[in-house]
Amino acid sequence: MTTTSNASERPLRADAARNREKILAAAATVFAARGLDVVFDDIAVAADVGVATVYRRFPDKDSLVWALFENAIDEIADLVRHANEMANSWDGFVWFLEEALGRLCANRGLREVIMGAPYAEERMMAAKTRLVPAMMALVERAQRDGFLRPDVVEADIPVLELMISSLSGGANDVAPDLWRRYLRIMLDGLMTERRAPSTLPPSPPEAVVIEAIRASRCGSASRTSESSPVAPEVPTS
Amino acid sequence: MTTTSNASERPLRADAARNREKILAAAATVFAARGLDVVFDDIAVAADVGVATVYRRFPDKDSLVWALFENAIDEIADLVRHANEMANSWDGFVWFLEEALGRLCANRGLREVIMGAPYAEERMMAAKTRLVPAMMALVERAQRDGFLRPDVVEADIPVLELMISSLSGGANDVAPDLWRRYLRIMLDGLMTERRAPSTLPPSPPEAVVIEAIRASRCGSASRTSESSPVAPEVPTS
DNA sequence: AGTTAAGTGGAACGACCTACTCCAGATATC
DNA sequence: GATATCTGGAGTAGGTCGTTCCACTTAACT
Repeated sequence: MTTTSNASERPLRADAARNREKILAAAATVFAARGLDVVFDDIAVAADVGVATVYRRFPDKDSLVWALFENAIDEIADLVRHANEMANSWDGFVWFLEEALGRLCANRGLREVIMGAPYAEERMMAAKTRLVPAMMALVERAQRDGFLRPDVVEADIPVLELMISSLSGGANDVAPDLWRRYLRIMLDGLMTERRAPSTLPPSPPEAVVIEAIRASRCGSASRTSESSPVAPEVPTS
Repeated sequence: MTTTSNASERPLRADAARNREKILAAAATVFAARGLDVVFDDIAVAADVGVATVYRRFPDKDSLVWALFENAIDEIADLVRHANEMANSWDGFVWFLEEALGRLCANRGLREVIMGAPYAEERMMAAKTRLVPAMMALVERAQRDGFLRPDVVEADIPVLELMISSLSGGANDVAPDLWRRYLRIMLDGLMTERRAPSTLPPSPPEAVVIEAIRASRCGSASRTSESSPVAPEVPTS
């Protein structure tokens, strides 16, 4: 799925290349489940290699993060582009938010890099600014067609994404689609007038769900199993 | 403002009582600005006493947190009660959210305890469940009057509060009212139909603001001044 | 098959950080 | 002025995290 060994630099021995992939896969899982603030040791045991191997392949977390999430922004850029090509501009707007949030909510690491975690910062930032024009187009098109309220600006979008994705992570395990409920509310607040009488998609949050969200919000009792299997990249439709 | 020495247990020497108050005041400031995850040492220097004094008065963080935020929930209960007594149920609903979020966004520590930080957990939890009926009444009244969409439940309220207050903390210094913008959007999505053509209150987020939110979201470059003066309790109208 | 360069694991190290205590000296109280 | 109370801040013990070192294994090439 991710970069096979870059042939331009040096051949990298067969087993080493294999290990590199194991590390990347393990890191993807661990990052997705627990965010970027995990120690190299955890990645090593998840990949079933020694720590030194991880360090040898990826001298710092920046390079590992970058190797994993280099394409993430471009994928989002593709989403925006595709959304801009949809016939109905509001449908495009909604579709983009659903797709982006699906990814962001399912992958805590992705959320953190995109929201500005201090890891591959400059590179991520650069990639992000490249995305702004397309986002502006998306917003303005929906506004021009009279769907999206005119007092919204492009800069609101990441903030909205940040807010909505902030409750996932804890709710992931117990109610992975909860974010859709609040996205629906936000969308109803974002459009110029209610068109159809929309209903909130996932069932209202149970007490358990709220509890899970809370528990995640602070490093309290989360030291049960370190091999929590989590959907790796694109689990939402 | 906060508990003067509890006369029922033991008189506590004059200087000791004075120090206790200094500690509470300092902790309030520090907690509000940097959340509950501060070391006792920081509170001690802010209070201008030794660490031992802090430990002597408050053996663990739970007792300090509880001493500071014991009334917080009751204050919120008062808000709900007052909101329920307002003539217009929708206005009451909106007023409550504004008041509650104003407090939550201005005080990071408050936000953390209420949202379930692992400190005075059981006690806070107990206090919170006592609040549920009034919240249900608030929601149901607004629904009965046809203002609030019927598919919202009481459990949605804390989630909404959590989401909206999640972006404050970083934005506090640079745009302390930004949350109002997104509350407006959420409210427009929560009501059954748009009544007046509402406009989003605070100006759209500048790049600086977004940057500040991001920076706060991860402990990166936040080691400048530890004496950041922050509004202590109830700064929003 | 043997030589060699590349790769490996995991113990070990040092630089933090954080919670908490100890006690000689200061201070209120009567 | 006697004494019980309180104080500060140095000191400790314990934990975490990033990183390296080196005796050993393994692939690659002849």
